[in-house]
Amino acid sequence: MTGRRQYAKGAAKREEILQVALEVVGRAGPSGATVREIAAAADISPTGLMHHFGSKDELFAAVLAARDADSTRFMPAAGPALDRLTDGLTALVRHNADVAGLVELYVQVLAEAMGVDHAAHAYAAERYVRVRAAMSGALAAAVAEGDLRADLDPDVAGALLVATMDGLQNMWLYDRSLDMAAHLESLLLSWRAPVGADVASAGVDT
Amino acid sequence: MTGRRQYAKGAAKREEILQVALEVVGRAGPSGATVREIAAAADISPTGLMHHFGSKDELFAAVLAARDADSTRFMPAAGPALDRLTDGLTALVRHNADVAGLVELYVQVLAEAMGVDHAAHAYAAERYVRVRAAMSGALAAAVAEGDLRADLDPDVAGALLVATMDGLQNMWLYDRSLDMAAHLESLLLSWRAPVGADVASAGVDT
DNA sequence: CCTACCGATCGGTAGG
DNA sequence: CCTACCGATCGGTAGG
Repeated sequence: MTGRRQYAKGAAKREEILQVALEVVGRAGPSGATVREIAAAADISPTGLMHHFGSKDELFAAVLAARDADSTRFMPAAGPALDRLTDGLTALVRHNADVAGLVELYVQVLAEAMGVDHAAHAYAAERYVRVRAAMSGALAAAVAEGDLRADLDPDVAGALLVATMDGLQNMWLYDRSLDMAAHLESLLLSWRAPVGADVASAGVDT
Repeated sequence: MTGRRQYAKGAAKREEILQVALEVVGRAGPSGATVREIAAAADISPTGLMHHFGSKDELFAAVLAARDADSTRFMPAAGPALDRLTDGLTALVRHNADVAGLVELYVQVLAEAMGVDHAAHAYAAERYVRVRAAMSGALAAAVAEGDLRADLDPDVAGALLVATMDGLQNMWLYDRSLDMAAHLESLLLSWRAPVGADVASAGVDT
């Protein structure tokens, strides 16, 4: 009973810290979000925070993972695969423009966690695999439905899509007037199947 | 005379430090390239190094600027614009795969210098403007030569190209088996004008 | 889970 | 008043 209550309390506190961290980072960015700052906002000591998360980098990884989990809500459940992908991704990047601090955190963690010994390395590496697979799957479905060119390689295009989204976010942090959604739509448009071509004619040479 | 010799000596030492820093960073990456490490390799004290460059971040910006200047050598001087662009960029990313530390530095500086007060901010911001303009210019030329779709917006595609290259480099740092050149070629291929279409038919709707 | 604090590192600087 | 340094060390930070 007591143990249960303590576990529940611990998990609740961890969740509370996570929500506070999401808010603080989204507002102040990773540079403004020190362990002391987040701890104070969550009504806990820096040491107490370190009890729930092993290190600052692990806290940041948890923040990004929570954001990843939340971002699935932008994906429409029904409709053609290409429409779902386009609408979902544009809604996502439009939302990202409202939480610049989180975008900044994402870009910085990706840039720093490439060493296998980095606390956020596993998160970043696994995220790449997962997101690339999701993009490639959606693109393959759109090809099967005839909305994307039949000769499009879903694996290659999936990697390009992820790379482009990452790069656009970095670019946007330097130029807030950049319309990430419009650029993303333009990319997807360039993979569209030619109009009135049920059987793809691409790749046919003379 | 004496003054001249001293100026020349200072410039020469600065250049020597820059070359040493390029080598050290390319090998050890930005995390392994401390001021003390670079200074030692250049046979100078940390303070002496700081005399030539205002700060570590300015040194890193100078390293990246030197690399940018050097990277123009991969661009072919003659030929159709699309071929020059494709060959130049693929040669560049293939070379990048040999200096992973510099790629890492590039990604990290871009991720950290978004604040206007950062020592490398001006470098990063201006680089984006310059590189985007160069890409857009090359793409516009390729459109004019009929090798890319007539309805392609060179500004949008230029931004996409830069974003994709940045994103691919970040991805490659996590997955060295990623073929950046092949992915880049695939992107450019998707913008190709339809075969046998002197007057572009894209955008024509029924 | 807190107060109090350390051990280490590193960028940058003051004096000469 | 300038350039080109060096030996020594400080101030601030951050994780823990």
